Amino acid sequence: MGKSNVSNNIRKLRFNHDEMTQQELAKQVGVTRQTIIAMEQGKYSPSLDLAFRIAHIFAVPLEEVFSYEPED
Amino acid sequence: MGKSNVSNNIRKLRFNHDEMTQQELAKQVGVTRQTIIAMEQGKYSPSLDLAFRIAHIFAVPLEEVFSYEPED
DNA sequence: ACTCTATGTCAAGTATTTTTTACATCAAAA
DNA sequence: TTTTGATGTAAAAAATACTTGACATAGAGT
Repeated sequence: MGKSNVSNNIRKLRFNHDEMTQQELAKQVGVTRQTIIAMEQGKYSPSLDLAFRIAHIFAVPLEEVFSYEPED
Repeated sequence: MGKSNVSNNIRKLRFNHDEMTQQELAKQVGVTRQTIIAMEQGKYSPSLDLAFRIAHIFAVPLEEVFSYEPED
């Protein structure tokens, strides 16, 4: 329920990486395509583990994929 | 089941922050003490959201609290 | 000895993330 | 026009993160 203060640029990063498809990204990080879709749409924020795996695939620091906006 | 490739120095950071207690940290990041205990013991890796909140409290980048070790 | 405070354990419940399966749409290509 | 690949939607089930509450221990202070 709580809207998460975390956003991401997975979609941008995909396109910047040779237009990698959702399917392909999903496979590389070991989740299903649904999970990628949901994340790109901000439906929920992933586990830290998954977040790290994604950053690793794109070869960038985690904070370049996900950004956090504190409440106050 | 899935061992997570993520470790953390929450405990160290707590002590470096005026020996902040588990209770106090829990309160500040909005979870229960159980959650802090479990994380310190590596029982599971937190949500990205919570990870960011913890880093924010300690005023350090996320990757200074949590570190990731790729599989291969 | 008694009382606090901080840490830890265990178990059962709730919430959120992730999977599975199935179907819809659109653009590109054959 | 038919097929194919990429994206999207939906909904139930499975897995994992997180809560609640109760009790155990050890150390510091009174």
